[in-house]
Amino acid sequence: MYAEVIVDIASSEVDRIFEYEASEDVYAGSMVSVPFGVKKIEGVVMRLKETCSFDPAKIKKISSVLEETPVLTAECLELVDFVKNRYHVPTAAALRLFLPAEMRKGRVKAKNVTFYRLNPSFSVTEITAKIPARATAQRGIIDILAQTEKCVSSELNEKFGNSAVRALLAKGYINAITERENRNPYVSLAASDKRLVLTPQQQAAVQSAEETEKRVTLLHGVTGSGKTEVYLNLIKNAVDSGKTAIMMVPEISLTPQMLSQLRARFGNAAAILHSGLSQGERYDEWWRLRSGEARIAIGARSAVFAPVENVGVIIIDEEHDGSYSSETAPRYNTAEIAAERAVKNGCKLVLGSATPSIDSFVKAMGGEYNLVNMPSRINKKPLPEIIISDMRLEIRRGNNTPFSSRLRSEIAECLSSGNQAIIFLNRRGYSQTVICQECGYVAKCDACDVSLTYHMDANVLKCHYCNATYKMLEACPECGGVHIRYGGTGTERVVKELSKLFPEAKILRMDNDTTRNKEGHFKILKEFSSKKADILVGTQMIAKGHDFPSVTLVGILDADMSLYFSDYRSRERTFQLLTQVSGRSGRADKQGKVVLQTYNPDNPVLQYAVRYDYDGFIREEAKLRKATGFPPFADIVRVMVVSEDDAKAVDVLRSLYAAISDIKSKNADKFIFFNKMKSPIKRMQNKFRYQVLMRVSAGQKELKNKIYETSLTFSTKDVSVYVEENPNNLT
DNA sequence: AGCACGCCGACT
DNA sequence: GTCGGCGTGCTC
Repeated sequence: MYAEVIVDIASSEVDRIFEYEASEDVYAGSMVSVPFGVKKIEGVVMRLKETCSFDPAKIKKISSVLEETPVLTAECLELVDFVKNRYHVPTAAALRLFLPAEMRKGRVKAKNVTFYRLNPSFSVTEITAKIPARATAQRGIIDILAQTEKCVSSELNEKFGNSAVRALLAKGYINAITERENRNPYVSLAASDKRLVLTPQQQAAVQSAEETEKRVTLLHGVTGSGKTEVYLNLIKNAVDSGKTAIMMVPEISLTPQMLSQLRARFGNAAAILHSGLSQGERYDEWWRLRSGEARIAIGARSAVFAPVENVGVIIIDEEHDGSYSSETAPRYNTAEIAAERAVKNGCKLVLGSATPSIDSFVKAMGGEYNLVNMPSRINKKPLPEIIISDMRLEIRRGNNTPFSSRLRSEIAECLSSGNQAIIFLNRRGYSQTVICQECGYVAKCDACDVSLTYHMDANVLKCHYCNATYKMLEACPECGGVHIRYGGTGTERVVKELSKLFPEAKILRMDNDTTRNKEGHFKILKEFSSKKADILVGTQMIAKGHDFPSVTLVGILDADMSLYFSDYRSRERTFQLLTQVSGRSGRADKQGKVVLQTYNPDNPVLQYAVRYDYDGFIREEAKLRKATGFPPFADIVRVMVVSEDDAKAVDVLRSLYAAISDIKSKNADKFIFFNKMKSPIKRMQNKFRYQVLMRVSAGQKELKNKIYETSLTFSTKDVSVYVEENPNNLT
C-alpha cells in the first residue's frame, strides 16, 4: 500500500504529494512521521492507493503513525482542498487550520492520572485486621478507599505520606490504576441554565431555520430578543437526532458565557475550542470532539474546523463581526467555510445578528438566504433610550474632561441607585499620541509609520502595530522641551478621570492590556457581573453579547470615531458597534439608558442608530454601495507588496502592476477601479508596503483566480506578495 | 522550508 | 593548501 503524503512545510516548493510505503495502521487522514531528505518530518496522509507513480526503488517507508486515530475525517480532507483552492494557500497551510498547533511536533500528550483503589481480592475487614493499629496512616488510606472506591494518588500521598502508600502497595492491599484524564477548561464556570419556554417568536424562528428549503438562514433579532435560546434549541434538536453541532461566537470573551449554558443543558457533550486555552486543554477538548465523546463544538472562528462528523447544524452568532474573517494568512472567511460544511453535511447554517452585515442582508433580500426576523424583546421592555451629547457644546462650555455633563450626572444617578454602568471607548492605552508642546514633535515607532500610544500602567510608549515598547519621554528628543501633551484619550485615562469624579466607585478596565493572561476576559467579566465593581470601562470587547442584568447605563465616548476612517465599511461598523454597545444596557427587568457623545450629532448614521432603525440604515447603505460600486455589489481585491527593501518592493510593484494591467485590458468591463499606490500605513514592522488596489464586479471567480495566480508568482525571497479580498481594514 | 553539495576568495 | 562564503537543487 502506498500513501500520498503532504509534508508539514508550508512552502510552494514542497507543496505537492510525496509517496511513501504505508503499513496496515495508516489511513487517509493519518498524521505520520516520514523520512524527508536527511530529516524526519511530520505529514498527513491524503490518500492511500495500491500503485505508485514515483520510482518504486526510491520510495521510503512511513516511519511511524503519530496518532492512532486518523486526525482528519474524510470530510475535513475534502475541506482542505476547498480551502486550498478558494484561498490559494499551500495544502500544508490549509491542513494546519484543521489541527491544533499542539498536535504537531508532538508537543502535548494525553494526561494520565494514577488512582489507587482497594485490591478487590481482599475485603475491608480482612485488610484492617492485618494492618497494625499503630499504622494510622495506612488505616486512614484504607478508610478513605473503602468509602470512595478510588482516589487520586497525589491526594493520598499528600495526606498520609508516600511511605504509607508504598507499604500498602507492596503488601498488595491496594492497586494503582491509570486513567486518561481530560484537562477541563473553565472548571470554575458555574453551569447557568436560564431555560425558558420559547416565545412564539422564538419557536417560529427555530421552525423556520429547520424547515426552510434554503441552506442558510439569517436570523435578524434585536438585542434582547432571545437569539441564544433559539440557538440552544437548534443545537438540542441536532443532538437529539444523533448529530453534532458547531456554534461560533465572535471572540473568546464570549465563549464562557455560551459554554455555561451549553454545559447546563448538554453537560460534557459540549467542548470548547479557542486560543485562550492552555495547550493541554485544547488538545483534550479537540480529541473529545474527534472521538465523538463531545458532540457540540463551541468557539471563535477556528471552531469552523472542528473535527466533528455528521454535523446537524452550524451557527454563527453576531455574524456581522469582523473577527470572522482571518486577517493573517490563510485569509479565510468563516461563513464561506461554514456554508461549504453545511452542504457537505446536508445541514443548515444559521447566521444571527441584531445588525446583520450588509452582505447577508443583501443575500436575504435577494432570496438566497432564508430571512427570519425577531423584532420584539423577551422582557417586553423598549430598547434603551439613546441620548446624544454634543461634545462641541461641552468644549465651548469649558468642559475638557472626556465626559459630557449629562453623562456625568447619569453615572452619578446610576451609581446612587445601586446599578452598574459601562463606559465604552474604542481606544486602549492612556493617550493615543504624545506631543511636545514646544515644537510639535510626535513620538513615532522606529519600525512603523505610526505614532506611539502612551501606557501609564507600565509608563511606556507602545506601538499598536508591532508591539514594540519604548521608554516614556522625559523631555522632547528634538528640542528638549519638557511640556508634553497627551492627545486622544484612551481607556486608561478614562479610568483615571472617572476615579477622580467618582472616588468611591470601583472601576474595572477591560481591553487588550488587561486580558492578556489565561482566562483574563472571564475573570474581569465574572468580577463585574458579580457586582464587585460599579463601572466597567472597555474597548469593543465589552460591546458584544454580554449579559449584565444590573447595567442600566452605557456611555459611548467618541461615538463617531470610527466614522473618520476613510473606509467604505466605517458607516456600517459604526452603526453595528453603537447598536451592540447600546444593547448592553437594560437587559433584565430594568429600563436602560445610553449616552452617546459625538462631535457630529447630525450624522445620519448616528441618527439611524439612535432610532434603532436598522432597516432604514441598511437600505440606504445598500443603495450607496450599489451606486458607488462597493461590496457586496463589487469585490475589492488588494494585492500587497511588502519588503524591507524599499527599492525591491517598488520594482516588484511595477512589474506586478503591468501584469495585472494586462489582465485588466482583457477584462476591462469587469474593472470598476484599478490603481497602484503606497499603503495608507506605508511602513510596518520595518517593512515597506505597497499595493495594487482594484474593485471588480461581484462574483468574478475566474478573474479573481487569475489575479491570485498572477500576483503570487511575483513573490520572491525578500519581497512578499499576497492577495486580500474585501479586507477588514485597508491599512 | 531546510539541508547538502559545490565552486570561488582570504586566512593559519 | 583549507576554512567558509552563500548560489543551486532536491526531498517520495
